[in-house]
Order: sequence, then structure tokens, then C-alpha cells
Amino acid sequence: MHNDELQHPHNHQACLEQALHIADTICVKKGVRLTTIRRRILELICSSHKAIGAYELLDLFRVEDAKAKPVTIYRALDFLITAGLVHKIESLNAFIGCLQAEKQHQSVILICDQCKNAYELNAAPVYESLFTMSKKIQFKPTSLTIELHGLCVACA
Amino acid sequence: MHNDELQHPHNHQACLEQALHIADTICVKKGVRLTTIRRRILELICSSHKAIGAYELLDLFRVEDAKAKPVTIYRALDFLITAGLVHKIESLNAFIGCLQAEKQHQSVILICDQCKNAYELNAAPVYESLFTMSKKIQFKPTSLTIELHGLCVACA
DNA sequence: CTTAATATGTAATATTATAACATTTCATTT
DNA sequence: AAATGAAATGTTATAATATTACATATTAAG
Ligand SMILES: [Zn+2]
Ligand SMILES: [Zn+2]
Ligand SMILES: [Zn+2]
Ligand SMILES: [Zn+2]
Repeated sequence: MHNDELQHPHNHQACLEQALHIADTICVKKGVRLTTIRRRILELICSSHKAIGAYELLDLFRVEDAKAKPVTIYRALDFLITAGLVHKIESLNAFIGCLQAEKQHQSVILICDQCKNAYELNAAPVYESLFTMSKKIQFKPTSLTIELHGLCVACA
Repeated sequence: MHNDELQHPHNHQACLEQALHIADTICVKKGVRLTTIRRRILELICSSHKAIGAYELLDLFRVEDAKAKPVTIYRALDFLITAGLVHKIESLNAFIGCLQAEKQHQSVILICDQCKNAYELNAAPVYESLFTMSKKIQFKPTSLTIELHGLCVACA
């Protein structure tokens, strides 16, 4: 999966399968359990590149499990985010699957406000620059959120 | 007001007065109305450098107007944010006053997760870098959120 | 003063997220 | 295989954040 594929039609079935396969591998490696529920919710999130909200996810999940509750979704999200398989987009209160969870990455999220597709772009120099700046003022960084809204090439 | 003042004791009364004065000026220049409510809410936000939530703000505002409702706060926030006088910190669902509203600025927000102080640091090169990246993939940026969490020098 | 636009009041509700405690499932030890 | 303890899930309730809709009041302009 390359970044540019996300802006164009692509074989998304393969894209999804890869994400799930990587998730399996990572969870085995980390010794954590990608249970049926967790895996299914990851699958729902990765079923497109659009950012999806927790309650949208709940609606989808309820197709199979009519009496699922919000906390089911939030627990799975918590697990998936901690495992690095999903990212929260703070400015949307929505979630996307990570397509490069297997490797350490320093990414920014680009969000098309028209089509809602969101994807990560590697931006190591940006992180470098920010960490250098914070070092100068003796600020100890722990986590960084970078979200760029706009219009993708397809929607512009 | 210099950035480093925010990490150290400073004359915050002057800091607050300056923020309100700049707000007055900007609203006159823009031909918008900084009403009593709006100005008071800005004053409450700027009463410290800690990020403050809408309902915290409501509690403070209710000391003077016992029957104020959430929408009063959200309307004022909407106005103040549009005017560039306040920024929302997406990763906290909280708000801070902007100390450089009079000039165009490209800033990142540094948030100390211990003391909750949050302040803006100019980071034009970071914006440059991100805009260059997005240009390459023909993404048209409209807005950018950069929030760096960590520990400030006082809390480390 | 009248008018139209803007701001505020008021009530209800939508959306996002977590707390608390019971029960079940799973892996490990005996 | 049974006992144990930890992790996951079920269930109910509620907290926290934010908006909609419509009525009334205030303001600026003609
Ligand atoms: Zn990622
Ligand atoms: Zn788009
Ligand atoms: Zn100050
Ligand atoms: Zn600012």
C-alpha cells in the first residue's frame, strides 16, 4: 500500500486483508488478544478509508449483534488504539485504521472534508522540527497530534 | 508577552488586560461586536493559561448569571474562535485564549498534561513543510491542528 | 420610528464517552 | 481434568460535550 493509492481507485479488498493480517501478526508479537469482537471492529473501521465515528461503528456492529452497547465499541477502540492499529482523529471524534502499524512511523493525518477520506502521510522532518523546538524550551513531548484538513485531489 | 513568560511566573493581570485590549481592537477593526457576554467569556478563558472546558466556563459564568445555559457558552466560543481570539484544543475539548490574535500566526499548541497550561509556539517552518508535502499530492489544505502533549519545564 | 439583522433566552435533545459491577471466557497451575 | 486468577465481555446507568429549534430582545441603519 502506497499513499497515492488512497487517492485513487484501488483493490480495497486486498488493502483490508493486509490490514487484518498485519493486525494478527502484531497482536501475536505483542502477546495481546485480537478477539473476535476486536477483530471485527477493526475490519469495520478498515472497510473504507473514511474516518468513522464510534456510534456509526456501533450501528454497523449491531447488524450482527443487535444488543451491543457503546462500551463494546469503546473498549475495542481502546484496545486497537493502544495496539497502534487504529488512530483517533481528534478534530472529528472519529477513527481510521493504520496502514503502517507494523513499522514505527511519524505521520500526519490528511483529512478531506468533502469525502471524509483520511490517510496518513509520513512526516518525519515535521516531527524533528517540533521536537527540536520543544527541546529548546525544555518541554518533554509525549504525544503529538497533527491533522491537516482540506480537499483531496479527487474532491478539489 | 513572550513565549518563555508562560512557563514562569509573570504579571498575569497585564497579560489578561492586553488580551482583552487586543480583542477590543480586533473586533472594532473587523466590525463585529464583542458584547458583554462574549467579552466576559473571553476574560474567563484568559484568566489563566490553562485550557478550560465549556462546562467549566459555564460554571464560572453562572456565578454572575445563575441561569446561563450551555448554548450561551458555545455561542460565545463560536464567536471568539471565528474572530481568532480563542483556539480550541481538539485533543482536550478545551479552549485557550490566543495571545497573538492581532497578527497572522502559524502556531503549534504545547500542552502540559500535568499542569494543563497550554500555549502557542510559532512554527512557521512546520507549516511550510506540511504545505509543501500536501502540494506534492495535490491536497488543498484549509486548516491545520498541531497539538503537542507532554510536560512543561516546571512539571518535568 | 420602523425595519431588518444580530444577539440572547429557553427548552429540549443529540452526540460522544465512561463508570460500576456482574458474568463469562481463557490460560495456567495443580 | 479441576481449580485458580486474569482478562474480556455483558449490562445498566450516567457523565461530558455540543447542537437544534424557536421565542424574545437588542442593536444598527434607513
Ligand atoms: Zn499510523
Ligand atoms: Zn475528497
Ligand atoms: Zn499570563
Ligand atoms: Zn493563536
